[in-house]
Amino acid sequence: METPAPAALPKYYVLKEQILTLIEDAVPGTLIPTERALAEQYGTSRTTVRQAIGELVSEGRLDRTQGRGTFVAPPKVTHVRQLTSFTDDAASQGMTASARILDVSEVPADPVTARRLAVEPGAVVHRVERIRLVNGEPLAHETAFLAGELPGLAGNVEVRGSLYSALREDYGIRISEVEDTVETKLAGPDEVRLLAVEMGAPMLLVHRLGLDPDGRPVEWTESVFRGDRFRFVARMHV
Amino acid sequence: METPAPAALPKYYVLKEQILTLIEDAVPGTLIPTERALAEQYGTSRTTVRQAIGELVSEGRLDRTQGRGTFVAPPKVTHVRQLTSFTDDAASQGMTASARILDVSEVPADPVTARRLAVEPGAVVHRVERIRLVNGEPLAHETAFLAGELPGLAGNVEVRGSLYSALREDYGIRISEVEDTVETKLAGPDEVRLLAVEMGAPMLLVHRLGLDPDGRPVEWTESVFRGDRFRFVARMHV
DNA sequence: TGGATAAATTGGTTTATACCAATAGTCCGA
DNA sequence: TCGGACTATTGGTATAAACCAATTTATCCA
Repeated sequence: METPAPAALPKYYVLKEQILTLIEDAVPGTLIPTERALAEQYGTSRTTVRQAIGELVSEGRLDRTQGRGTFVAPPKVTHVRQLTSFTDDAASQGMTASARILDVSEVPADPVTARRLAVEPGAVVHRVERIRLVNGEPLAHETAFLAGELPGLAGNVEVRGSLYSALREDYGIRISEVEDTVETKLAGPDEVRLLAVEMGAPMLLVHRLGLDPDGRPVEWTESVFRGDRFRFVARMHV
Repeated sequence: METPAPAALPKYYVLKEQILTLIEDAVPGTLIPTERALAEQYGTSRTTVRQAIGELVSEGRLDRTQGRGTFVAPPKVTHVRQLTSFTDDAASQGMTASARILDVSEVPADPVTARRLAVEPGAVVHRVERIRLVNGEPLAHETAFLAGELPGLAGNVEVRGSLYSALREDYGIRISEVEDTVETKLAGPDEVRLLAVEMGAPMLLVHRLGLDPDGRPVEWTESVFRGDRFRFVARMHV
């Protein structure tokens, strides 16, 4: 043998790029061939087809539903954080943002939360758990912990529609500095249930610590965003 | 049947959590049993074991090498961006940051780069492609495009060891505002080759636009970070 | 005509198997 | 003693097959 090392790209990866060329000009929502059809068409096994499609789903290029089929996905949503709120952001891009409240309660702070909020472990803090939606589609699962006295928080968040609005308008709490941490995470059963993503899909895990003008920690929030639909933007002065 | 719906968690997910309990107290570098051994031990197939291990590798909990075995991975590196440079950041955490320069050249700007840097398409811009390393381990693949006259850039970047230092010290260019965009991406052949990650591993794709004090775009950079080793931190005033 | 039921379709999970490729260890010969 | 070939081990890729689960479509009956 004279030329023994050709390319060695995995077969599923080649197939993935072939499927990409099939869908790059298709309108979102278009149905693609079934896995069994693609396997036969490209002379491969369904396992390999599923691996290729699986990555395209993770990258937000395809959506699939058991019993229905696999479809071309809409493009990513861009979200600009900073001054603007989640709601204003979406509006500026011609989309409607909303939130579904799962829980508003008072709980004893676990050690991690207590340290972040600078309260004693076990001290009572407010807990706000929500699903954030854009155009009716679930985009993130968010759990916020808040220190301090906030009577009637549940009702106020409900009325204002925004946690930040309620803090500012109803309690005079202003957040002037935030620290965001972003890392990757894979979807587990919770995300599958709440955000309609697939097991193992890449997610963006965001932690936010909000400080008031005096530098006191006020808000500690953990958010899990769909990695296939979301883009995180931070603008800052050096 | 009275209770037909028990739990329905995928078998590989249950196994994944079992493996997690095995390794959570182990020192980094510890060798875990072989895939074939785990399959027999837990009464499942090697395919299922590989699916479980694959996610743990994606999450940065395990490292594996063909022919050697699978090992407990070291914890994530935290990186604070903003005022501090990549180099200073690492130093503050007791680690050593370095960069391997792959290419410093002048190229005609492609349409996207030209628009970001506000130059005409095809205008010559500087291109700096590097691998960023922490403690000798590759962490990110970064390609920066710079507008303007920068004679001797290659040598200066080499000497300074930092692109930002060279811009500031050698050309008097200061970046006073940046916009970072963070999203997820799956590792392709390039990342596998340059960053020693697995095909399909989740990565953080970061785009940075740097502006000088007059608001003129100076730097346009695309970075691909290992999602299993990296955490992105942004601190900002509202 | 409307609605319940059955069948077909399509993606989801798991197993078993075979072979490839990289590594580490062993053994043998110069 | 060193160097290289061989072998065993371990992860990497791919196939075929079977069965489950959600959805859609077709069918049949009241």
